[in-house]
Amino acid sequence: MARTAGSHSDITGPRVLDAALRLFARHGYAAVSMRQIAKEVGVQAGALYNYTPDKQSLLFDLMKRHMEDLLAERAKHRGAGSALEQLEDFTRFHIRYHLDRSDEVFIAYMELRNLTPENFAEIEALRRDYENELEAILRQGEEEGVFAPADTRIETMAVIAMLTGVTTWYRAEGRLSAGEVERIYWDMVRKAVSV
Amino acid sequence: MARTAGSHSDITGPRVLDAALRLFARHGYAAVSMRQIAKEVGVQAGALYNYTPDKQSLLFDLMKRHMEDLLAERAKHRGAGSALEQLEDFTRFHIRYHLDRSDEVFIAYMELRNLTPENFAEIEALRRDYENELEAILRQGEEEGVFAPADTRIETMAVIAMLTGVTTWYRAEGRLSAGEVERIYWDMVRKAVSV
DNA sequence: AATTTAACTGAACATGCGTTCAGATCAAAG
DNA sequence: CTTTGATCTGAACGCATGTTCAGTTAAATT
Repeated sequence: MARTAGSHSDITGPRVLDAALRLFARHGYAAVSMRQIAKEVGVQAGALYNYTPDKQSLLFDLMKRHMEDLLAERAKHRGAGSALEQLEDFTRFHIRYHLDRSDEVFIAYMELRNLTPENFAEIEALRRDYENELEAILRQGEEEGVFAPADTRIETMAVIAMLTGVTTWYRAEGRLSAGEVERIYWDMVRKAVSV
Repeated sequence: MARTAGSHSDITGPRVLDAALRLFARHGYAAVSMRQIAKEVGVQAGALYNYTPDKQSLLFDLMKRHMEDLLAERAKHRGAGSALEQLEDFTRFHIRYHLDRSDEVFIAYMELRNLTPENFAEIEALRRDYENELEAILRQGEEEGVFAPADTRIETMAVIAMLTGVTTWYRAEGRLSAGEVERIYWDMVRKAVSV
Protein backbone atom coordinates (compact mmCIF):
# COMPACT_ATOMS: atom_id res chain seq x y z
CA MET A 1 0.00 0.00 0.00
CA ALA A 2 1.12 3.53 -0.68
CA ARG A 3 -1.03 6.55 0.17
CA THR A 4 -4.26 5.56 1.84
CA ALA A 5 -6.31 8.68 1.12
CA GLY A 6 -5.85 12.14 -0.31
CA SER A 7 -2.85 14.35 -0.71
CA HIS A 8 -1.01 14.49 2.60
CA SER A 9 1.97 16.66 1.99
CA ASP A 10 0.64 19.67 3.86
CA ILE A 11 -0.55 17.46 6.69
CA THR A 12 2.39 15.08 7.03
CA GLY A 13 5.02 17.80 6.85
CA PRO A 14 4.03 19.55 10.08
CA ARG A 15 3.36 16.22 11.74
CA VAL A 16 6.96 15.19 11.15
CA LEU A 17 8.26 18.28 12.92
CA ASP A 18 5.71 17.83 15.69
CA ALA A 19 6.75 14.24 16.30
CA ALA A 20 10.43 15.12 16.20
CA LEU A 21 9.84 17.94 18.67
CA ARG A 22 8.06 15.73 21.17
CA LEU A 23 10.46 12.81 20.85
CA PHE A 24 13.64 14.90 20.92
CA ALA A 25 12.40 16.70 24.02
CA ARG A 26 11.49 13.46 25.74
CA HIS A 27 14.44 11.23 24.87
CA GLY A 28 17.10 13.47 23.35
CA TYR A 29 18.16 13.91 19.74
CA ALA A 30 20.77 11.16 19.68
CA ALA A 31 18.46 8.64 21.34
CA VAL A 32 15.62 9.08 18.84
CA SER A 33 15.70 7.20 15.54
CA MET A 34 14.13 8.20 12.27
CA ARG A 35 12.04 5.04 12.50
CA GLN A 36 10.58 6.16 15.83
CA ILE A 37 9.63 9.51 14.34
CA ALA A 38 8.11 7.77 11.34
CA LYS A 39 6.07 5.46 13.55
CA GLU A 40 4.71 8.44 15.48
CA VAL A 41 3.67 10.08 12.22
CA GLY A 42 2.27 6.85 10.83
CA VAL A 43 4.54 6.36 7.82
CA GLN A 44 7.66 4.39 6.93
CA ALA A 45 11.05 5.91 7.69
CA GLY A 46 11.80 6.55 4.03
CA ALA A 47 8.81 8.85 3.69
CA LEU A 48 10.34 11.33 6.15
CA TYR A 49 12.89 12.25 3.52
CA ASN A 50 10.16 13.94 1.50
CA TYR A 51 10.10 16.55 4.27
CA THR A 52 13.64 16.83 5.53
CA PRO A 53 17.01 16.25 3.86
CA ASP A 54 18.30 14.53 6.99
CA LYS A 55 17.91 14.12 10.74
CA GLN A 56 20.20 17.04 11.55
CA SER A 57 17.94 19.44 9.61
CA LEU A 58 15.01 18.31 11.72
CA LEU A 59 16.81 19.45 14.85
CA PHE A 60 18.10 22.63 13.28
CA ASP A 61 14.70 23.61 11.88
CA LEU A 62 13.06 23.10 15.25
CA MET A 63 15.63 25.25 17.00
CA LYS A 64 15.64 27.96 14.37
CA ARG A 65 11.86 28.17 14.32
CA HIS A 66 11.81 28.43 18.10
CA MET A 67 14.38 31.20 18.26
CA GLU A 68 12.84 33.17 15.41
CA ASP A 69 9.36 32.90 16.90
CA LEU A 70 10.75 34.02 20.23
CA LEU A 71 12.44 37.05 18.70
CA ALA A 72 9.38 37.94 16.62
CA GLU A 73 7.09 37.74 19.62
CA ARG A 74 9.51 39.72 21.73
CA ALA A 75 9.71 42.41 19.05
CA LYS A 76 6.00 43.08 19.53
CA HIS A 77 6.63 43.82 23.20
CA ARG A 78 9.63 46.04 22.73
CA GLY A 79 8.43 49.54 23.28
CA ALA A 80 9.05 52.76 25.03
CA GLY A 81 8.54 53.17 28.74
CA SER A 82 10.85 53.29 31.70
CA ALA A 83 13.53 50.68 32.15
CA LEU A 84 11.60 49.30 35.10
CA GLU A 85 8.44 48.90 33.01
CA GLN A 86 10.38 47.31 30.20
CA LEU A 87 12.12 44.90 32.56
CA GLU A 88 8.81 43.81 34.07
CA ASP A 89 7.43 43.29 30.59
CA PHE A 90 10.47 41.27 29.55
CA THR A 91 10.34 39.15 32.70
CA ARG A 92 6.67 38.32 32.40
CA PHE A 93 6.94 37.74 28.66
CA HIS A 94 9.89 35.41 29.04
CA ILE A 95 8.21 33.28 31.68
CA ARG A 96 4.88 33.09 29.90
CA TYR A 97 6.43 32.31 26.53
CA HIS A 98 8.72 29.64 27.89
CA LEU A 99 6.08 27.96 30.02
CA ASP A 100 3.92 27.58 26.92
CA ARG A 101 6.69 25.85 24.99
CA SER A 102 8.53 23.59 27.37
CA ASP A 103 9.48 21.08 24.66
CA GLU A 104 11.02 23.72 22.43
CA VAL A 105 12.90 25.31 25.34
CA PHE A 106 14.22 21.97 26.47
CA ILE A 107 15.59 21.18 23.02
CA ALA A 108 16.97 24.67 22.47
CA TYR A 109 19.08 24.36 25.61
CA MET A 110 19.96 20.67 25.67
CA GLU A 111 20.67 19.80 22.08
CA LEU A 112 23.04 22.58 21.12
CA ARG A 113 25.97 20.19 21.11
CA ASN A 114 24.22 17.98 18.56
CA LEU A 115 24.19 20.75 15.98
CA THR A 116 26.85 20.89 13.30
CA PRO A 117 29.26 23.80 13.85
CA GLU A 118 27.61 25.96 11.18
CA ASN A 119 24.12 25.31 12.52
CA PHE A 120 25.31 25.94 16.05
CA ALA A 121 26.74 29.32 15.08
CA GLU A 122 23.45 30.37 13.53
CA ILE A 123 21.36 29.39 16.55
CA GLU A 124 23.87 30.94 18.91
CA ALA A 125 23.63 34.24 17.05
CA LEU A 126 19.84 34.27 17.46
CA ARG A 127 20.18 33.51 21.15
CA ARG A 128 22.64 36.33 21.48
CA ASP A 129 20.15 38.69 19.85
CA TYR A 130 17.59 37.75 22.44
CA GLU A 131 20.01 38.21 25.32
CA ASN A 132 20.91 41.63 23.96
CA GLU A 133 17.28 42.68 24.32
CA LEU A 134 17.53 42.22 28.05
CA GLU A 135 20.99 43.68 28.29
CA ALA A 136 19.82 46.87 26.61
CA ILE A 137 17.06 47.26 29.18
CA LEU A 138 19.49 46.76 32.06
CA ARG A 139 21.90 49.27 30.59
CA GLN A 140 19.14 51.82 30.15
CA GLY A 141 18.08 51.29 33.76
CA GLU A 142 21.58 51.94 34.96
CA GLU A 143 21.73 55.18 33.01
CA GLU A 144 18.40 56.20 34.50
CA GLY A 145 19.91 55.46 37.87
CA VAL A 146 17.09 53.11 38.82
CA PHE A 147 19.22 49.96 38.48
CA ALA A 148 22.44 49.43 40.40
CA PRO A 149 25.64 49.88 38.43
CA ALA A 150 26.89 46.40 37.67
CA ASP A 151 28.28 44.09 35.01
CA THR A 152 25.24 44.12 32.73
CA ARG A 153 26.42 41.16 30.68
CA ILE A 154 26.59 38.93 33.72
CA GLU A 155 23.36 40.32 35.08
CA THR A 156 21.78 39.41 31.77
CA MET A 157 23.02 35.82 31.92
CA ALA A 158 21.99 35.49 35.55
CA VAL A 159 18.47 36.80 35.02
CA ILE A 160 17.85 34.67 31.95
CA ALA A 161 19.16 31.55 33.69
CA MET A 162 16.90 32.23 36.65
CA LEU A 163 13.82 32.84 34.50
CA THR A 164 14.38 29.93 32.14
CA GLY A 165 14.84 27.63 35.09
CA VAL A 166 11.14 27.92 35.75
CA THR A 167 10.52 25.37 33.00
CA THR A 168 12.31 22.67 34.97
CA TRP A 169 9.82 22.59 37.83
CA TYR A 170 6.61 24.33 36.74
CA ARG A 171 3.62 22.09 36.14
CA ALA A 172 0.36 23.54 34.85
CA GLU A 173 -1.61 21.38 37.28
CA GLY A 174 0.53 22.48 40.24
CA ARG A 175 -0.43 24.83 43.06
CA LEU A 176 0.65 28.04 41.31
CA SER A 177 -0.79 29.70 38.24
CA ALA A 178 1.51 31.11 35.59
CA GLY A 179 0.46 34.59 36.68
CA GLU A 180 1.53 33.96 40.26
CA VAL A 181 4.84 32.57 39.10
CA GLU A 182 5.37 35.68 36.97
CA ARG A 183 4.79 37.90 39.97
CA ILE A 184 7.15 35.98 42.25
CA TYR A 185 9.96 36.01 39.70
CA TRP A 186 9.37 39.65 38.86
CA ASP A 187 9.76 40.49 42.55
CA MET A 188 13.12 38.76 42.65
CA VAL A 189 14.37 40.17 39.35
CA ARG A 190 13.39 43.71 40.29
CA LYS A 191 15.15 43.54 43.62
CA ALA A 192 18.22 41.80 42.21
CA VAL A 193 19.01 44.55 39.72
CA SER A 194 17.75 47.56 41.68
CA VAL A 195 19.97 49.87 43.68
CA MET B 1 49.02 -8.82 22.44
CA ALA B 2 47.27 -8.68 25.79
CA ARG B 3 48.60 -6.63 28.68
CA THR B 4 51.69 -4.72 27.70
CA ALA B 5 53.10 -4.12 31.17
CA GLY B 6 52.12 -4.58 34.79
CA SER B 7 48.81 -4.85 36.58
CA HIS B 8 46.63 -2.00 35.44
CA SER B 9 43.38 -2.46 37.29
CA ASP B 10 43.84 0.44 39.67
CA ILE B 11 44.98 2.67 36.83
CA THR B 12 42.55 1.66 34.12
CA GLY B 13 39.51 1.76 36.39
CA PRO B 14 39.63 5.50 37.11
CA ARG B 15 40.66 6.21 33.54
CA VAL B 16 37.46 4.60 32.29
CA LEU B 17 35.34 6.91 34.43
CA ASP B 18 37.46 9.88 33.45
CA ALA B 19 37.08 9.18 29.76
CA ALA B 20 33.35 8.59 30.11
CA LEU B 21 33.00 11.85 32.02
CA ARG B 22 34.77 13.90 29.39
CA LEU B 23 33.06 12.25 26.43
CA PHE B 24 29.57 12.29 27.93
CA ALA B 25 29.96 15.96 28.77
CA ARG B 26 31.20 16.81 25.30
CA HIS B 27 28.90 14.72 23.10
CA GLY B 28 26.12 13.42 25.32
CA TYR B 29 25.55 9.97 26.77
CA ALA B 30 23.55 8.58 23.86
CA ALA B 31 26.03 9.84 21.29
CA VAL B 32 29.08 8.22 22.90
CA SER B 33 29.86 4.56 22.22
CA MET B 34 31.69 2.13 24.42
CA ARG B 35 34.28 1.83 21.67
CA GLN B 36 34.98 5.56 21.83
CA ILE B 37 35.47 5.36 25.58
CA ALA B 38 37.75 2.36 25.14
CA LYS B 39 39.80 4.15 22.52
CA GLU B 40 40.29 7.12 24.85
CA VAL B 41 41.47 4.75 27.59
CA GLY B 42 43.66 2.80 25.20
CA VAL B 43 42.02 -0.62 25.43
CA GLN B 44 39.51 -2.66 23.48
CA ALA B 45 35.81 -2.21 24.19
CA GLY B 46 35.49 -5.58 25.89
CA ALA B 47 38.02 -4.61 28.55
CA LEU B 48 35.68 -1.89 29.86
CA TYR B 49 33.43 -4.59 31.24
CA ASN B 50 36.05 -5.41 33.84
CA TYR B 51 35.19 -2.05 35.37
CA THR B 52 31.50 -1.52 34.76
CA PRO B 53 28.60 -3.93 34.30
CA ASP B 54 27.22 -1.78 31.49
CA LYS B 55 27.11 1.67 29.94
CA GLN B 56 24.21 2.82 32.10
CA SER B 57 26.22 2.19 35.28
CA LEU B 58 28.96 4.41 33.94
CA LEU B 59 26.53 7.32 33.74
CA PHE B 60 24.89 6.54 37.05
CA ASP B 61 28.21 6.20 38.89
CA LEU B 62 29.40 9.54 37.53
CA MET B 63 26.23 11.29 38.62
CA LYS B 64 26.08 9.64 42.00
CA ARG B 65 29.69 10.42 42.73
CA HIS B 66 29.15 14.03 41.76
CA MET B 67 26.07 14.49 43.93
CA GLU B 68 27.60 12.73 46.93
CA ASP B 69 30.81 14.74 46.66
CA LEU B 70 28.74 17.90 46.43
CA LEU B 71 26.73 17.03 49.52
CA ALA B 72 29.83 15.97 51.48
CA GLU B 73 31.64 19.17 50.63
CA ARG B 74 28.59 21.25 51.43
CA ALA B 75 28.27 19.51 54.82
CA LYS B 76 31.66 20.89 55.80
CA HIS B 77 30.36 24.41 55.20
CA ARG B 78 27.07 24.02 57.00
CA GLY B 79 27.46 25.83 60.27
CA ALA B 80 25.93 28.28 62.62
CA GLY B 81 25.81 31.99 61.86
CA SER B 82 23.11 34.33 60.68
CA ALA B 83 20.99 33.43 57.72
CA LEU B 84 22.71 36.14 55.73
CA GLU B 85 26.15 34.73 56.49
CA GLN B 86 25.01 31.23 55.63
CA LEU B 87 23.45 32.37 52.38
CA GLU B 88 26.66 34.10 51.34
CA ASP B 89 28.60 30.99 52.17
CA PHE B 90 26.22 28.82 50.19
CA THR B 91 26.30 31.15 47.20
CA ARG B 92 30.08 31.36 47.06
CA PHE B 93 30.47 27.64 47.69
CA HIS B 94 28.02 26.71 44.97
CA ILE B 95 29.68 28.88 42.36
CA ARG B 96 33.21 27.84 43.24
CA TYR B 97 32.36 24.15 43.40
CA HIS B 98 30.46 24.16 40.13
CA LEU B 99 33.05 26.19 38.23
CA ASP B 100 35.65 23.60 39.18
CA ARG B 101 33.60 20.73 37.80
CA SER B 102 31.90 21.91 34.66
CA ASP B 103 31.87 18.45 33.07
CA GLU B 104 30.19 16.84 36.06
CA VAL B 105 27.63 19.64 36.34
CA PHE B 106 26.83 19.43 32.65
CA ILE B 107 26.16 15.72 32.87
CA ALA B 108 24.22 15.96 36.11
CA TYR B 109 21.78 18.37 34.49
CA MET B 110 21.62 17.16 30.91
CA GLU B 111 21.63 13.41 31.18
CA LEU B 112 18.94 12.84 33.78
CA ARG B 113 16.58 11.52 31.15
CA ASN B 114 19.07 8.85 30.15
CA LEU B 115 18.95 7.26 33.59
CA THR B 116 16.75 4.28 34.21
CA PRO B 117 13.76 5.16 36.41
CA GLU B 118 15.35 3.64 39.54
CA ASN B 119 18.65 5.41 38.98
CA PHE B 120 16.84 8.65 38.23
CA ALA B 121 14.94 8.46 41.51
CA GLU B 122 18.15 8.01 43.46
CA ILE B 123 19.92 10.96 41.83
CA GLU B 124 16.83 13.10 42.15
CA ALA B 125 16.70 12.41 45.89
CA LEU B 126 20.29 13.57 46.29
CA ARG B 127 19.58 16.70 44.32
CA ARG B 128 16.58 17.38 46.50
CA ASP B 129 18.76 17.05 49.60
CA TYR B 130 21.04 19.71 48.23
CA GLU B 131 18.18 22.05 47.37
CA ASN B 132 16.84 21.62 50.88
CA GLU B 133 20.09 22.99 52.27
CA LEU B 134 19.40 26.29 50.57
CA GLU B 135 15.71 26.26 51.36
CA ALA B 136 16.45 25.87 55.08
CA ILE B 137 18.68 28.94 54.98
CA LEU B 138 16.02 30.98 53.22
CA ARG B 139 13.38 29.89 55.71
CA GLN B 140 15.62 30.78 58.63
CA GLY B 141 16.23 34.21 57.10
CA GLU B 142 12.53 34.81 56.81
CA GLU B 143 12.02 33.93 60.45
CA GLU B 144 14.82 36.29 61.38
CA GLY B 145 13.02 38.92 59.36
CA VAL B 146 16.06 39.68 57.27
CA PHE B 147 14.69 37.98 54.14
CA ALA B 148 11.40 38.98 52.56
CA PRO B 149 8.49 36.63 53.17
CA ALA B 150 8.10 34.64 49.97
CA ASP B 151 7.58 31.20 48.51
CA THR B 152 10.85 29.67 49.73
CA ARG B 153 10.61 26.66 47.45
CA ILE B 154 10.44 28.80 44.35
CA GLU B 155 13.10 31.13 45.67
CA THR B 156 15.31 28.07 46.12
CA MET B 157 14.81 26.90 42.55
CA ALA B 158 15.32 30.41 41.20
CA VAL B 159 18.55 30.99 43.10
CA ILE B 160 20.02 27.61 42.20
CA ALA B 161 19.13 28.05 38.53
CA MET B 162 20.75 31.47 38.52
CA LEU B 163 23.91 30.26 40.22
CA THR B 164 24.31 27.07 38.21
CA GLY B 165 23.88 29.07 35.01
CA VAL B 166 27.32 30.50 35.61
CA THR B 167 28.82 27.29 34.22
CA THR B 168 27.35 27.99 30.78
CA TRP B 169 29.34 31.14 30.13
CA TYR B 170 32.28 31.26 32.56
CA ARG B 171 35.71 30.64 31.09
CA ALA B 172 38.77 30.52 33.32
CA GLU B 173 40.73 32.52 30.75
CA GLY B 174 38.01 35.19 30.54
CA ARG B 175 38.08 38.70 31.93
CA LEU B 176 36.66 37.80 35.36
CA SER B 177 38.17 35.73 38.12
CA ALA B 178 36.06 33.21 40.00
CA GLY B 179 36.21 35.47 43.04
CA GLU B 180 34.80 38.43 41.14
CA VAL B 181 32.02 36.27 39.75
CA GLU B 182 31.21 35.10 43.27
CA ARG B 183 30.88 38.69 44.46
CA ILE B 184 28.65 39.76 41.56
CA TYR B 185 26.31 36.84 42.02
CA TRP B 186 26.25 37.26 45.78
CA ASP B 187 25.18 40.87 45.29
CA MET B 188 22.25 39.76 43.19
CA VAL B 189 21.22 36.86 45.41
CA ARG B 190 21.34 38.99 48.55
CA LYS B 191 19.19 41.71 47.04
CA ALA B 192 16.78 39.25 45.44
CA VAL B 193 15.81 37.59 48.72
CA SER B 194 16.15 40.56 51.07
CA VAL B 195 13.24 42.67 52.25
C1' DA C 1 -10.79 7.48 -19.78
C1' DA C 2 -5.94 8.10 -20.05
C1' DT C 3 -1.98 10.27 -18.22
C1' DT C 4 0.80 12.42 -14.95
C1' DT C 5 2.77 13.03 -10.57
C1' DA C 6 2.96 13.63 -5.53
C1' DA C 7 3.21 10.52 -1.66
C1' DC C 8 4.49 6.56 0.14
C1' DT C 9 6.15 1.48 0.85
C1' DG C 10 9.36 -2.03 1.65
C1' DA C 11 13.60 -3.71 1.01
C1' DA C 12 18.24 -2.97 0.90
C1' DC C 13 22.92 -0.71 1.96
C1' DA C 14 27.01 -0.25 4.79
C1' DT C 15 28.07 0.80 9.26
C1' DG C 16 27.84 0.94 14.09
C1' DC C 17 25.84 -0.48 18.50
C1' DG C 18 26.23 -2.86 23.50
C1' DT C 19 27.67 -6.90 25.13
C1' DT C 20 29.82 -11.66 25.55
C1' DC C 21 33.52 -14.82 25.68
C1' DA C 22 37.30 -18.11 24.55
C1' DG C 23 41.89 -17.58 24.47
C1' DA C 24 46.35 -14.94 24.96
C1' DT C 25 49.53 -12.58 27.95
C1' DC C 26 52.26 -11.55 31.80
C1' DA C 27 53.03 -10.04 36.84
C1' DA C 28 52.85 -12.21 41.15
C1' DA C 29 52.64 -16.24 44.30
C1' DG C 30 54.25 -20.66 45.73
C1' DC D 1 60.41 -22.76 37.67
C1' DT D 2 55.73 -23.70 37.69
C1' DT D 3 51.22 -22.29 38.57
C1' DT D 4 47.75 -19.03 39.26
C1' DG D 5 44.75 -15.40 38.22
C1' DA D 6 43.96 -10.75 36.91
C1' DT D 7 43.88 -8.19 32.65
C1' DC D 8 43.13 -7.64 28.12
C1' DT D 9 42.48 -8.90 22.91
C1' DG D 10 39.96 -9.95 18.93
C1' DA D 11 36.24 -11.83 17.04
C1' DA D 12 31.67 -12.62 17.11
C1' DC D 13 26.47 -12.06 18.38
C1' DG D 14 21.98 -10.05 16.92
C1' DC D 15 20.10 -5.95 16.24
C1' DA D 16 19.57 -0.93 15.15
C1' DT D 17 21.17 3.03 12.66
C1' DG D 18 20.57 6.97 8.77
C1' DT D 19 19.78 7.04 4.20
C1' DT D 20 18.64 5.58 -0.71
C1' DC D 21 15.68 3.98 -4.23
C1' DA D 22 12.90 1.18 -7.49
C1' DG D 23 8.35 0.31 -7.51
C1' DT D 24 3.29 0.99 -6.05
C1' DT D 25 -0.75 3.61 -5.19
C1' DA D 26 -4.26 6.93 -5.85
C1' DA D 27 -5.40 11.82 -6.37
C1' DA D 28 -5.22 15.48 -9.77
C1' DT D 29 -4.98 16.84 -14.51
C1' DT D 30 -5.86 16.48 -19.25
